[in-house]
Amino acid sequence: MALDHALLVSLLEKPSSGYELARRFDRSIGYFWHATHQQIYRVLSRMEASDWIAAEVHAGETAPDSKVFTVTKEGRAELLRWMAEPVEPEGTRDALMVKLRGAAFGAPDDLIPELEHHRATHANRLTCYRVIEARDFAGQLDRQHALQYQVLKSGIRFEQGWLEWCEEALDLLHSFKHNNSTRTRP
Amino acid sequence: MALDHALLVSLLEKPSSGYELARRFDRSIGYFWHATHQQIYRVLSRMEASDWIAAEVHAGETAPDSKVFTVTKEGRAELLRWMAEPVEPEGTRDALMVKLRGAAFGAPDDLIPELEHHRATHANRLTCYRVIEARDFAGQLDRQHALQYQVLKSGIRFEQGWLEWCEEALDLLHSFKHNNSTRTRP
DNA sequence: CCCAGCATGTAAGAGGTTACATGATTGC
DNA sequence: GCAATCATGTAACCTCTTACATGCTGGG
Repeated sequence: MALDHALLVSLLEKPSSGYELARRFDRSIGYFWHATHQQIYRVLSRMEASDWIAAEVHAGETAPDSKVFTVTKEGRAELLRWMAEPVEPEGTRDALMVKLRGAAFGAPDDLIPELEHHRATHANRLTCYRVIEARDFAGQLDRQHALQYQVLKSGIRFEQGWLEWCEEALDLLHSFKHNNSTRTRP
Repeated sequence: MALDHALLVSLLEKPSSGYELARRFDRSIGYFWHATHQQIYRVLSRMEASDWIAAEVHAGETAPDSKVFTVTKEGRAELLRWMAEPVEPEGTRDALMVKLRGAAFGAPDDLIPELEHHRATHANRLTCYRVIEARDFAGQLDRQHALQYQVLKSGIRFEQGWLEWCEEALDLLHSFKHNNSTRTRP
C-alpha cells in the first residue's frame, strides 16, 4: 500500500498528470520510488474514486488532453494516517545474489558480463544523482528540500555501495580464472 | 521467477525440508533472500511437480514427518539456464523514503521513533552478519564459500550504509526541533 | 509520409501477503 | 494441562509485470 502514498507525496510536491509522474519516477527521482505507468494509472483512478485526489482536465492546447491531479484534504489526511503507522525495514531480495551463490554450481566466468553490466548501471545512476545533487541541493535548503536531499543521499550512498561491491565481486570472479585450484584466498 | 532459483541454490548447498528453508531464510541467510514459509511451500510443490527437485520423506523419529528435498539433474539444468539470462538491477522501493519526503507535509518529529526503530533493526542485522562472518568465513575459503562470503559482504555493506544514513536522517529531524525557522542548513 | 514521443488506458497472469487450519512434541 | 515450537499446508486477496490498444503531434 505504499505506491498510493508515494504518489500522494509526489502530487503534494507538484500537481501532475499520470504521464508526468511516470516520467519523473522513471528518470530523475528513481532514487525515491520506482513504478511503471500502468501501475500509476491504476492507482490514480483508485485514489480519484476515493476522493484522495481531484483531476483537472487540461484540454489540448498543443498536446493531447491531460488530467492534472491535486491532493484533496482527504488525501492529505490519509497520508498523515499512513505515516503514523510503523513499517518494518525491508528484507533482501536480489536476483544477482542468487546468481552469485549459484555460480558455485556452474561456470562463474559467465557472471562477469552480468556484473559488469550492473556496475555500469550503478555508475550511471550515481552520476545522475550527483548531477541532481549539484543542481537542486546546493546551498541553503528549506525543510522540504532538506528532506528530499536526505532521500537522495540514500540513493547516492547505495549506488556507491553497489559500485564498490561490484568491483569486489569482479575481482573475486577474475581470481577464479587464473587460479584453477579449489582453494583461493579471501 | 527468482524465488524458485533461490530455493534451488539453497537446496544444492544443502538438501532441506520446507520448514528448514523457511527458518534459514528468516534467520541466518536473510542477507541472501527473504521469503515466508507459505511462499516456500507453494514453490516447492510446483518445483516437485516439474521434477526440478525430489522429496525423500523422513518419517517421524522424534519430530513429525518432514520431506527433505534434493535438486535433480533437471533442476540443476534449469538453474544454469536461468543464470545465463541477464537480469536488470532493481529500482528503489522503500516506504521509509516516502515517509521522509512526506514529513514535509506533516509533523517531522513523528518520524523520529520510526527512524530509531530502523536504526536498531539494521544494527541488529549488522551484528548478526558480523557473527556469521567471524564464524563461517575466517581463513582460507573454497570457491563456494568465497562466493557465499561475497554475498554476505553485500549484506554487511548495506546494513552499514543504512546505519549511517539513519544517523544522518535523525540528525536532520532533530535539527528541525530546535530550529523553528523554515530555513535550515544542509 | 513515417517514426518517435506524448498521453491515456485495459487485461491476463505471475508473484507476494495475510489469515486460517492441523497435528505432534517438548518444556514449565 | 498449557504454551511454544516443529512441520505441513490451503484460500483469499492484493500487487506487480507484461503485453496489448488507441490516438494525437512534431520533426526529418
